[in-house]
Amino acid sequence: MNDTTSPSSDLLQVDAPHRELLDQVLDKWSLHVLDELCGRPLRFNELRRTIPTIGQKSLTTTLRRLERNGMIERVVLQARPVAVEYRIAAVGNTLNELIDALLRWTTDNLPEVERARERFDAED
Amino acid sequence: MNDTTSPSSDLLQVDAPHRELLDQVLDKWSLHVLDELCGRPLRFNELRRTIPTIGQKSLTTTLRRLERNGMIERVVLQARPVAVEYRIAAVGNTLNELIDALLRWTTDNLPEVERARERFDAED
DNA sequence: CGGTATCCATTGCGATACTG
DNA sequence: CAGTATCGCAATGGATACCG
Repeated sequence: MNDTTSPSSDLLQVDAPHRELLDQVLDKWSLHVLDELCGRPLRFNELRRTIPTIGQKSLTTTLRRLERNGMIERVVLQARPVAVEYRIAAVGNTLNELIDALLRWTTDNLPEVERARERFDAED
Repeated sequence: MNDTTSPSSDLLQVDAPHRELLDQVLDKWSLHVLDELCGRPLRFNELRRTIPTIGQKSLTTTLRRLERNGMIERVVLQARPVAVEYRIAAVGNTLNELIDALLRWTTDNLPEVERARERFDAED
């Protein structure tokens, strides 16, 4: 009855919302932003400085999407000129250990990956 | 001495290879392909059928990159016409539990994420 | 400060055709 | 079967200018 040849793969089917969620949370910039905000709340331009290569357009897009998914909160502080702070939300914080695990994985396996790349690039 | 305000973030700096590796392994299609191959070896066209929405161009690109990073192995079987099998490699298999953890996370948190989206979309 | 709007170059990706 | 090659459109992403 149980298909042992197939992993949890069905969750990743393209029409499945699981897939969409991972795409919106693990993408290039989101992962980085979440990692920063898990450390402490940051303002818009603080984030820009922390992630120097992100454009403000991409940062805005990323923040809006993370906010929509409930991963972060946008807090308008009373100040002049406008001050906005972004903080990790409860759900977002549950990703913290997963992100750490991913970073640990890269640290542990990067040497072997680099050897693999050299082998591959030297072929034929 | 220790900066408690900053997480493991420095690993994600854009010039850092950790970042590049995650980008090449967690992207849209790679995650899906890895998940499939962690279950069992698959041939090129089997993968296409398992992931119906991927084009063969994207599949080829994804497989080459995963192979270059040592995550999967490309095995040419003796057969006519050509038969090629892709299997998870040792390093790639260390990602298995991480992928499962990510999928479990989506399952656990999707309901709350969807509520957050409704709240966000209803605003203003 | 924290954005939005616009333009433009680059890239991604599907569809199609062809090959060993 | 397992690709490669080419084309063309659509989406991304940077640069710049402007606004509350």
